[in-house]
Amino acid sequence: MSAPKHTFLLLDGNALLHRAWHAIPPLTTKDGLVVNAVYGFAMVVEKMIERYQPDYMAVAWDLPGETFRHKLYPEYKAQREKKEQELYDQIPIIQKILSAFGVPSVSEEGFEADDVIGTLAREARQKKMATMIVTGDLDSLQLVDDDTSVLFFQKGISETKHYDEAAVQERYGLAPAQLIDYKALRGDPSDNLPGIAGIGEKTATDLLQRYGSIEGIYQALPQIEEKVAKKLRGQEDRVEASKVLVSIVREVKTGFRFDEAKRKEPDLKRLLPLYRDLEFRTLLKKYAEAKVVSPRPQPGLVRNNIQIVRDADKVQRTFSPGSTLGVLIAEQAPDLFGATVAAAALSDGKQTIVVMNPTKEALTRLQSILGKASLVVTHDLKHLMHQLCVPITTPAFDIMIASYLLHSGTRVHDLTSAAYQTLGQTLPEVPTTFAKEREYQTLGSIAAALPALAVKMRSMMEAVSLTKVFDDIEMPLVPVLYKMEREGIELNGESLAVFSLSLKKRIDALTEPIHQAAGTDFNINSPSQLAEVLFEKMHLPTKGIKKTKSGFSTAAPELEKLWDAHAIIPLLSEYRELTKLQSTYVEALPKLVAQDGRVHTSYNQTVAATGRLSSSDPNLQNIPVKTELGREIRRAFVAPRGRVLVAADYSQIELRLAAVIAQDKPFIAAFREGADIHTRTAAEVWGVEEEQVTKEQRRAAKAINFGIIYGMGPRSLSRSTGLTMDQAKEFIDRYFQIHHAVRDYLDHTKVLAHTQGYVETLFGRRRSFPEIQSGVPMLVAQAERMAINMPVQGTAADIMKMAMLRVDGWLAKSQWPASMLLQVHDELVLEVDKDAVAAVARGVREMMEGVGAFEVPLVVDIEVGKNWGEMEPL
DNA sequence: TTAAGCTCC
DNA sequence: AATCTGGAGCTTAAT
Repeated sequence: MSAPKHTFLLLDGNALLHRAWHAIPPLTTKDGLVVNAVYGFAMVVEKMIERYQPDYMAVAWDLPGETFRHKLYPEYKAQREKKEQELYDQIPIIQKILSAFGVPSVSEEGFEADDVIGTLAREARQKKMATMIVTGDLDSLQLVDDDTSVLFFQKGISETKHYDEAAVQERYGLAPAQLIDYKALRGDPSDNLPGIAGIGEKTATDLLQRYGSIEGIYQALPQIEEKVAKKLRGQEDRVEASKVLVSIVREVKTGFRFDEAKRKEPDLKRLLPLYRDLEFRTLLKKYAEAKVVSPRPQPGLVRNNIQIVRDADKVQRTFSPGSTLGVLIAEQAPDLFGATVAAAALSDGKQTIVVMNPTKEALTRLQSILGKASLVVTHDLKHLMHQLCVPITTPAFDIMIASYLLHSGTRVHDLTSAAYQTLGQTLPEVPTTFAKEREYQTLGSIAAALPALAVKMRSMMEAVSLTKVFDDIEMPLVPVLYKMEREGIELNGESLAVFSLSLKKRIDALTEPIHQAAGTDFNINSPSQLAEVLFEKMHLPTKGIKKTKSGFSTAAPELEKLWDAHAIIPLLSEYRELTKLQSTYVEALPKLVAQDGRVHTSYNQTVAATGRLSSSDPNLQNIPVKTELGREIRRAFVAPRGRVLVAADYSQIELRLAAVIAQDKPFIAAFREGADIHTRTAAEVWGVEEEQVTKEQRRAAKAINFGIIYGMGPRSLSRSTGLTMDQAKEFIDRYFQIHHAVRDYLDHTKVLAHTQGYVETLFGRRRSFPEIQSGVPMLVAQAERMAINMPVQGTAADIMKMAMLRVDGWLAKSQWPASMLLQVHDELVLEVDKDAVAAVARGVREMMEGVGAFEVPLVVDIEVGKNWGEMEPL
């Protein structure tokens, strides 16, 4: 093996500038200088240096004025509107910061940043360096080769995608070099470049896949079907001209010297005053803490002892029972036949075996090897179970889940990020195409890193007391969720089809009078068109109507304010309800019914910042229930013949936990006595008997009780209750006189969030709030509300997860013919043999209510039915 | 891809 | 001067 290559990080200044400008809200300094793009850019630079520790680094810039491309084609980029001056004013500041980092800015008159990048990347390649281009647009993908890759900021300034040759191939179906021809054929609206009329993405890709290049296409013209050939004929010259425009120049004379771009420590004497003047508190803080010099991450990968084999024999001989095994199963990018298992890698950290294209039998053998391990380390264990079609009950360490517990606020828990955050080491991305030996090697090297990664993550969890949540809640839950996903729930597609017809009829019947009343045919589904019709054409009153970015809002609560202003409003409201049901549920759900007649949702364990699960594809946690029509959809979720659905839900669990967490005596007493909590609250606050509480009073009490959980203020309380501001204020005052412990909780939690930077549930699950230090009042206030909510919502989530473990264990032990199907935050839905209902209901209630002992009882209500829409109390 | 809207707890 | 209730996922229009 040759020595590790030097790495060269090459940033596209203008592309990143625009990204930062759009991603960061318009921050200004005290003096009114707009510095959002500077801030975003500085964050990117810091992150890139930390993350990739490049040996060389430079930033390429556009220069104002015309480039050679304008001389060839005066329309080039003519469409582009001139951006605000504030944006361009930020460039020199950014360059100052870069200079303090010791990173040179490079640009050349008459050329774009891309050309400079193309040139420097070529020079780096000649010097046997590995270049990574960091950019916010995809034009530079044509430069990708085995020494050059592109890191693309997909969204904002945090989500990136790394493009190497394989990734380009996967995204476009073409090699990087073919992208030039692709763009020449297809055109590029953002450059105001037309391309060939009638040839879009699809045709261009198809032609290039068949014939390789534009030249090849024209040579093969006679064989191309006439429909397409017609469009190409006679356009040769134009295409050639376009090709010149879209080709990045790689021979610019820049006078750039690599020795000036060698990475050095930032010059803090220059950098910190800049940050201070720009008021970048967060970035400053990083340097304020006397930072221990972090060890430089290992360049390259340890590649020893990776063996690539074709069957599972070798695996069995290599790993003795009782070892810790890192496991990764990679899938080939999905083709017509769906995703297929392309390779399986196992490693104990020393020896690594990669099985190419494992057969079903090989996977079965891997599964038995895993069963004998003392610890299985992987990333996304539930997915691994789906790949192996079996629940894994061996002690396991799921890196995705560990990452989630350590950083519950982000949704990014892929292996690469987790490894970077814990080890400061860049792990390659898991390959998705397996063309060469290299990809198998890569997979093996990642699997080999897993055991050590798990050790490190465990010690990080220990340091913040998260191991209990990890070992006793999250990890044991994985096989339970796997089983629920696999079980699925039966859907009666026919009943939905019938419902669909009646919905369609009614929607059609509403469309006409709506258009009639509007005096024009417009798309009712378009909020912008609807707003125009209502407020500009029909001149409905706009007083008190909320605004959106583009104009007046047409959301349901806003329309309600106009209820009596015009007869069109009730029609619209009904139209909205029906089309929502039709498109989101009635049409979508039947398409997701699997071979077995059931829908199989996915439960995501690493998304919700509070610790809740989420459900997707389809989301079965938001099936309608409130309105009668919506309930019709629930009725389509059925139990098979001889079985019934049993729904068990925790009554008022969040309020009960709020009472416990705040140690609020009146609330605790109320729950102990089994009182109706909202009626009790109303009676207390207005000083009347519970029997005398009116519906309105109870509604207001309910609103404030929930408002507490959400961190609501007096204004929104008065709005949601219909009370005047004064009434609302008085109401809140009296509420807090009685429930002073709740007020103390709110204050205390805010303080905790500020001082510790995090809050936690009763069981130790954490959520951090870095933004609370930001000093931006709106962000701080929002973080405070989240901090108030998290312990309550999160503890409820902890309890529900523990309940699921208990129910699962009890069902397994008791052998009742029942299975858990769904979880909807405070509700579990099971499918049970008819004659076992009473026993199962009793057991489930006992398991759920007995999760823990608090000052208030946990109460579970149980309902039973043939379908989910018509459940009756047991 | 984003914004607006709606569904659930 | 105007905002100011937590946590999710999915569909449509529009860019």
